[in-house]
Amino acid sequence: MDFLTEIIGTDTKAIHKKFKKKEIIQKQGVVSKNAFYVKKGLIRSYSIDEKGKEHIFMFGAEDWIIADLESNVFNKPTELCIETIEDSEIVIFTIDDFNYAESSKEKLQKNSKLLARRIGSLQRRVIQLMSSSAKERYQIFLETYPLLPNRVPQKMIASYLGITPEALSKIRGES
Amino acid sequence: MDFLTEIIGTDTKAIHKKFKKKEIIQKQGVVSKNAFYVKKGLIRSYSIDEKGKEHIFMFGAEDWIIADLESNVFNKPTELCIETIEDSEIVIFTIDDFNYAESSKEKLQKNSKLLARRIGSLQRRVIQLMSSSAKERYQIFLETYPLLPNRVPQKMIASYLGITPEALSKIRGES
DNA sequence: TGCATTTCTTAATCTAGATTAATGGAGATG
DNA sequence: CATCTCCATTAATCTAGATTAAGAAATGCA
Repeated sequence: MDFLTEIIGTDTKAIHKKFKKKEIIQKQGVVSKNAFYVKKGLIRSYSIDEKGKEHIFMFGAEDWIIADLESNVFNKPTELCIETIEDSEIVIFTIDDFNYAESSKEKLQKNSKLLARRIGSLQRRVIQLMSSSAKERYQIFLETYPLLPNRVPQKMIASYLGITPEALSKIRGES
Repeated sequence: MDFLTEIIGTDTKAIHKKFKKKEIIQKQGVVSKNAFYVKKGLIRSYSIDEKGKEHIFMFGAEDWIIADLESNVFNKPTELCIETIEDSEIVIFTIDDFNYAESSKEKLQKNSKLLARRIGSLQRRVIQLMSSSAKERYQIFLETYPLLPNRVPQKMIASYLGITPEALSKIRGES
């Protein structure tokens, strides 16, 4: 049984869909019950601030699930826009599949673990943003996601780190 | 039925305990299965970086639950130190009570919702840290937690915002 | 109550990273 | 193939917020 089946089971209405590079999978501002499992390819979620600037919240490569969970669970409009970086195969399923169907207790507990892990990684990211310099954050990024830098353009890495492409270029030049 | 009972049920080994101001409830670096429900008072969780600087991760006033969830679920040493700001009454319970006991499916789903909400607030915090100035973050903090500023010393608010007390003092002077 | 310690504020300097601008590639598109 | 647009880099300036320092206010403690 693969990872996806393990999570959402088999008897769901999940949709498999192919996207080209730079296609928007989900716009921000809509109320969405969708979650996106990356079967193949690479996607990103990002928010756009009042000044029109993009801030990448996270990347999703193979086997990752990307979703604006709060929007899902509490019917809030999404704050995140989701878009492909490479040609990708995405499995779109609803949060009901993930959590509120006739899931077994075992599955619910497994899902809770996934949520706890995500909370952990967000917690580390917040602490990192508060306590580390751009250079340190870049190095942590390289260690944490060693395969991404080859697939993601510099300017998106900069956006993920919360700095400008110029600043990242400088940092890279130094080391 | 109060909020706590609703979450952890009644038949648990939860411990009620009183703490004085500035007492450490949990040290960082230990593997802990504990979560802390604030019945009365005010606590904070924070990490200490290599330079010995404290960074407040979150505050917990009445009815909040504070825990290093990833440590709980995955047996990692905690990254967070938890300490009282005021004299407090804390209910200490284990993550097993929260999630892995003979919980009903209903309860597990409710817990998932709590986790999703926490993910949402962390997500907003990350985006905020990347896209807003210190002044904007302070204003958002005031709007989001209107009651805290009266109870929390300035330097801790600064630490939560990721700036120095001097910078916060300047911001406050301006507006 | 009085002294000591911590907290808050103000001001002077310093610096990481933003902004602006200009250049040379690299892909896309006709 | 030539042109166009986007991307990465470098350099010059600018600025938010850090650091340092010192005084004032608040708080704790004997």
